[in-house]
Amino acid sequence: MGRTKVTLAEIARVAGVSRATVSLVVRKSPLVADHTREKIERVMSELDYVRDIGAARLRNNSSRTIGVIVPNLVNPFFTEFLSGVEQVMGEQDRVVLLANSHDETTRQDDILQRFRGHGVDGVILCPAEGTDPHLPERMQKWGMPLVQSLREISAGVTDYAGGDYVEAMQLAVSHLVAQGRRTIAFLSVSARTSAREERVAGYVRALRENGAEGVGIVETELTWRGAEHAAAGIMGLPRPPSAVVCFNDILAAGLMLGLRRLGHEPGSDLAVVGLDDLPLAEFAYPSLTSVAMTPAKIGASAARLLSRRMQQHDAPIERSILSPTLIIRDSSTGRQA
Amino acid sequence: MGRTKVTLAEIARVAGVSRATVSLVVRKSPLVADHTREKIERVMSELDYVRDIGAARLRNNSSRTIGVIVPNLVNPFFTEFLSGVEQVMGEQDRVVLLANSHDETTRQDDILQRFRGHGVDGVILCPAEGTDPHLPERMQKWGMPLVQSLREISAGVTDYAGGDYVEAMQLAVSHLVAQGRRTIAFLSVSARTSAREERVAGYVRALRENGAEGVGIVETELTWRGAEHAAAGIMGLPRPPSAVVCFNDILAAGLMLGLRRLGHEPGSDLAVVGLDDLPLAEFAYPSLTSVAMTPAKIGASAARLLSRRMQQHDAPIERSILSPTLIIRDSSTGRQA
DNA sequence: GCAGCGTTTTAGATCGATCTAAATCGAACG
DNA sequence: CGTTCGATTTAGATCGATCTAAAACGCTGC
Repeated sequence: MGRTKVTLAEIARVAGVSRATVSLVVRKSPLVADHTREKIERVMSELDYVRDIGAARLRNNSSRTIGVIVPNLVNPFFTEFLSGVEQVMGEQDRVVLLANSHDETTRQDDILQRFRGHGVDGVILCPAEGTDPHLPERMQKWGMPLVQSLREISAGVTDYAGGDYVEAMQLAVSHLVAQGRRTIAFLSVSARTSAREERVAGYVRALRENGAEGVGIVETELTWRGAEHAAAGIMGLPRPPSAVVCFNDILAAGLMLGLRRLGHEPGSDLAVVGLDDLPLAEFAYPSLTSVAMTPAKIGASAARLLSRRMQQHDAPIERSILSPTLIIRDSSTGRQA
Repeated sequence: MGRTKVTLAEIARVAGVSRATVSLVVRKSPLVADHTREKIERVMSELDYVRDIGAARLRNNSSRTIGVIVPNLVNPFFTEFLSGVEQVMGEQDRVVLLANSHDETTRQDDILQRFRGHGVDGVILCPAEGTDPHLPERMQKWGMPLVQSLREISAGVTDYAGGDYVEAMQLAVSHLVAQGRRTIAFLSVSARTSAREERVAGYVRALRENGAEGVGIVETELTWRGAEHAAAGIMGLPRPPSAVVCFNDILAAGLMLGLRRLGHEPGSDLAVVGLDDLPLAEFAYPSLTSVAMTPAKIGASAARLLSRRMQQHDAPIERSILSPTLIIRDSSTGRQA
């Protein structure tokens, strides 16, 4: 049954060498002679040895584990983001500890303490709404490398990976204007995050640069249902829009449903554009014009920024901002599937 | 800057007691006198002590960490499942290590080795297609508690948490028959997993019990696009169906899009029913009749089964099968939004 | 004042891998 | 043959918390 665990010492005993030598083999040091290495490797695989990473970390302070905190797991944007992080970290033989803050700062603090206790080598954080602006400094005192991603609690203090939502707004608005739609509303979320500020700023600027007219910003919570209900708010604006840009595809899809329920035909009566280009954009009805932000690539960048910082603790601060691409579908052109 | 780490010994020194006593306080043992406990707790919070869980595990063999392996993170079913797992484990002050096998057994083996190295206390596994049937035994030898969920590589060997898809098929088919649709096809996935077998068995049985006629099973890969293309296969069946039950909502949504592109109106020309009742069901067009499987609850059950087994290593094997509920929307009734 | 007993506290070994500093080995050289 | 040098290997301490077994403490009662 549960026979005693196979340890370094056990391998050393069987192979007739010292623990130190086995340890060198485990860590792929070039110091060991080829024939001893081979013998040791043979013994290791025979006995099914698995190195105890916790014990290793206790001594050398590297757990080969990083933590990722996202505010929401149900949003496909974050899962694609995660798979990008996982991809890169997996290649470096690191393990990802995943946690969900539910956008609550208390939960987020809790998770960070647990990560600390587990000795993670670094953290990728998409900060919860209302996160203390001094959190990055605090984490620096803990000696815990940090990369912010997708949202930023204070700019320029840590590495950051995100997408260029200002440019995304520019693409969306100029496309709409090209379609002859000059009165444009923005369906936003109510949560005050940098992600929201960036898009609002992009919206305002894109209106100006394209000679379009902003007819209002409607806010809702970030759910399909919230967006559905917001359709009434959009149609009730003092000056009715001919197009709506949405905070993301989830809101856009919900909005389109709400519009149809009110008897308006999205795509022809009113153009709708989303941001992010999640898979659902193609399968919404009508198919949704959206600006692709490549979340998996953003996740991969975040991961690369973090491993760079873990290697070189005092590297200069870096920002990775990925450029978006406009994907035109039916919701902005009036064609129907 | 990076001042030396605060350890048990440090606390003990400042509080003027031994490390052992501090350790007792950390572990909330009732053996310590109230006034010493209070003093120690004060010192701990003053110095911002964080217990090193890795070091603790090295000695007492409990990492308060569990691993979860899912074949796919982009499928919302799994993310809801995960949030159920996380919920329950969070309440027990455990941390979840998440990994994605991409439905590849080599990757899955890799992950399990890493989990082993990290000393996880147990694993919740949704086995990848083609997993070695002896994996559970192997893990038992490692002394690693295992709960299978959603898919099962071999029945009755470990605890299992899932949904009752046989019953789900029964609900779907009897509803369709009640709508006067007696010729029913099944849009399935090609991957040979227990999840697929269960649904096929349920389909066959439900046809029989409801006096419906099975006109064929069409297989596709589990993607939106795969399902879209499968629409042609469905319409090309020798005996054309009046209704289609789908492996899950993702296939159902893709199928509806494919049908529309072929000029058929899902809901009226052809009824479509999904399984799982993901959020997208309500927002698909037309809104999708589906059978709710409550993935978050399944995840929570899996977590509870695992913590039970971690506590009592030789507890009798248990299965938790949650009952589904039919949610009727437009795709099976012909009404339109 | 001391034995007896329950309550608190503690010294020291321990978990498994890694680090440091030093030992060992062989071949080459003068 | 004794040195020296580079290439390998190793003994022993160490990381931080927990366990075991035993000591110290504080009462009570005689």
